[in-house]
Amino acid sequence: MSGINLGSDFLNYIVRQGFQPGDRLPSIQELTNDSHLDMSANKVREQLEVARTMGWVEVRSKRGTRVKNYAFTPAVRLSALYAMACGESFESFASLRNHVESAYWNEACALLRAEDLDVMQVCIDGANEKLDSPPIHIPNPEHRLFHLTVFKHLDNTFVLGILEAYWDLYEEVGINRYMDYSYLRRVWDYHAIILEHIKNNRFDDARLAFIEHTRLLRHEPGNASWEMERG
Amino acid sequence: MSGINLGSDFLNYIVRQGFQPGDRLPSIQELTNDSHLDMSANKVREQLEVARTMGWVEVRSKRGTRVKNYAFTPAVRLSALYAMACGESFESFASLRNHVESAYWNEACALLRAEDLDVMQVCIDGANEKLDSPPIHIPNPEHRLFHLTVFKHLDNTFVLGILEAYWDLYEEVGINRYMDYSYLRRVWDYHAIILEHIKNNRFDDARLAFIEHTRLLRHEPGNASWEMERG
DNA sequence: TTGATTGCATTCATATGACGAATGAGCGGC
DNA sequence: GCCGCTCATTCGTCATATGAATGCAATCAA
Repeated sequence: MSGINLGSDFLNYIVRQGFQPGDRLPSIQELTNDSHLDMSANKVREQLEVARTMGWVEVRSKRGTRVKNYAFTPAVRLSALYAMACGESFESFASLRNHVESAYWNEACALLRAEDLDVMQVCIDGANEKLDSPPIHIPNPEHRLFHLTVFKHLDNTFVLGILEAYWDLYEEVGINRYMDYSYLRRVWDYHAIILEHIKNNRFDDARLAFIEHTRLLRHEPGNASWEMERG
Repeated sequence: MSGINLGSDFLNYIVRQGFQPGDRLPSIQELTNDSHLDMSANKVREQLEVARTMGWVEVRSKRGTRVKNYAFTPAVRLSALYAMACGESFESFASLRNHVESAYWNEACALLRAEDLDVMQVCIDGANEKLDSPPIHIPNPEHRLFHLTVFKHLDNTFVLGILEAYWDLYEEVGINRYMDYSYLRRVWDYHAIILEHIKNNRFDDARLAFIEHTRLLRHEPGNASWEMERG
């Protein structure tokens, strides 16, 4: 078991030595020792940088390196972000996200508990509050939380990783596209409908409403004619 | 535009300088110059290692570094591979793949051309050949090509990246689970059904057959009672 | 005894220099 | 024109030095 070769002596070392999340790794200097990795500190740091970028270790200056819980998000986020910087469209990743949410929708809804629905209701109320009272704030945290809550209990690192990365990307590169008030108004009307369907155990209706509500994003909105602040 | 911060001076440099796939980057030594990155060769190499791991540059020893076409696959493959090495189940990634394929199924089928169907038919014929004549080879390349061909024209880097990464992972960690002959036999019978449906433009029937055929993988197979070689 | 301060070892961050090996371009002899 | 030599380039690797921040332990005073 764990005979997996990750193409990196450092990563293989972490796995084969059985380090667990929270464990502290030997110092870089110690890793160069031939009883550990037997390579120069230079090479160790190169591969350490990879592990840090992927979010698998936390290197705290002057305090050492700790293994983190595995997460899919950092790899997806960085790669997709680089893709956007290279000219790839945000919409192509949004498409993936829409399809993934749609595909997992019903089974995710089936796992929702009463307190999750409460959270979603709070998101809707908070968003309406922000949208109704000037100065208008964009209810971005509510938007993120609303959708991620639906899939909270899926217990699939990869699915959740993609969804989380989507919202990170959204804040980084996509947010400016959807600042149209009427768009936001309609989106949150849909959210209310979606939640209502879920509360009534009409998961499929909720899913259809979700799909409809993603179609709102297809149209590039006109510029908002009033001032707006991020919230 | 491209005001995206990638959290890496090196990556930001590539993007901001507008390097295109195929372009040669300055030598590491030159990058340390204050007219370029203005940092030590050590740091350059750390971040270069990240870019290489993500598959964005190709570092050929003694010949320099070239920018590659963007690809999502390397990031997904490495991160998921590390996840498996850390104990995450292959099935959780397989679930993502199944849902993604299912979600994009119909629109992908609609883009298929005659020559794509020919390729899929060749896969089926080749697989049957391998399965029917001893010594039995596992038609893994055919399996990969058959499924990837369906989504060939989707034109979505992220979707294709996940699907490709799935097959890389399958070969790396998942293949040993599905070496049961009767399983393979049934899978390829399904493939024939799927292709037939697609040829008749019954994409939804094809999709349902695909979903059924993924259910075959749920059961851990018994050991094959005869010798088998990978093909 | 207790608590605060000081001093030191650890450790990461960064920079620099050195050497080796392979590549490729330029040059000259045949 | 072809072959072989030389040499600058460039990556790969290692070693070392310096700085700065952290944590720990010893020290010292109340």
